[in-house]
Amino acid sequence: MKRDIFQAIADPTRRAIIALIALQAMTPNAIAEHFDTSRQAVSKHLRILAECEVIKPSREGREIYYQLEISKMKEIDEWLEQYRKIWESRYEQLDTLLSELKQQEKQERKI
Amino acid sequence: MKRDIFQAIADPTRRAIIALIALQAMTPNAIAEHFDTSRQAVSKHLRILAECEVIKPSREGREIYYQLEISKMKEIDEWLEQYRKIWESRYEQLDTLLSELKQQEKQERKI
DNA sequence: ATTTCACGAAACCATTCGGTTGCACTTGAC
DNA sequence: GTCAAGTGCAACCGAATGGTTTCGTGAAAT
Repeated sequence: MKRDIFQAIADPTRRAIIALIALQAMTPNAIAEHFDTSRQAVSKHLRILAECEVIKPSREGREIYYQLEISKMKEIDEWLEQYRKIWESRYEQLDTLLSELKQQEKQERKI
Repeated sequence: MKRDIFQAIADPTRRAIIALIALQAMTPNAIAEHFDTSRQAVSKHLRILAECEVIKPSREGREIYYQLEISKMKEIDEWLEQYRKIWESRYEQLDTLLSELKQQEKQERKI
């Protein structure tokens, strides 16, 4: 029942929806036109995304515009941060290794 | 059947496994000790992670060490990039808005 | 007031998921 | 060679997932 942002982005259709409304809010019908599934199926995805607060609905007459809550994306970014640190330090290690190899080459050339 | 990195990180146990072996490779048994599920359940998660190439096994005698393939994490980072651009530009817009409001305040004070 | 449109909710279905138990295989120890 | 340790795999199970179809509701249009 309890869903989080990671489950929200696990489904490719939901990622596509996120990408679609990233720049401008859209109604369920407009969104559904971009997929070959039913409007109701899209509606389900929207509900899940809204539950996770990745998107936010705003009513306008009889239409509902869904807008991306970009701050939720930052949560993923924050989670990634710990691994970013690792791969950056790996790069440094690689740099060190490369310069060591260069140094070694020089030494060998001298022989 | 076809799984991607986003499905791999959707499960909390798998995220915990990733965090666990991020700094040093570990064997399935050692990993399983950190969870209250069976070794086989962990083994299943490892298989999924390996399928997605998030982790890489390396045999040592009769033990298998699983190591995080940190480059796979970058894929998520690359996907996030498009949204990072958006939230950064939103900040700029917010800055603009704030300075406009300040300007407006000044105008009103004059009246 | 009646009809139409935009949408959500419910019921149902096939598939997948995450877990367990039991078994098979390979490797190191005796 | 025999035994134990470390591991993967298959079968099974209940719950969740993603989809469809049908129905209900509120707002706009007629």
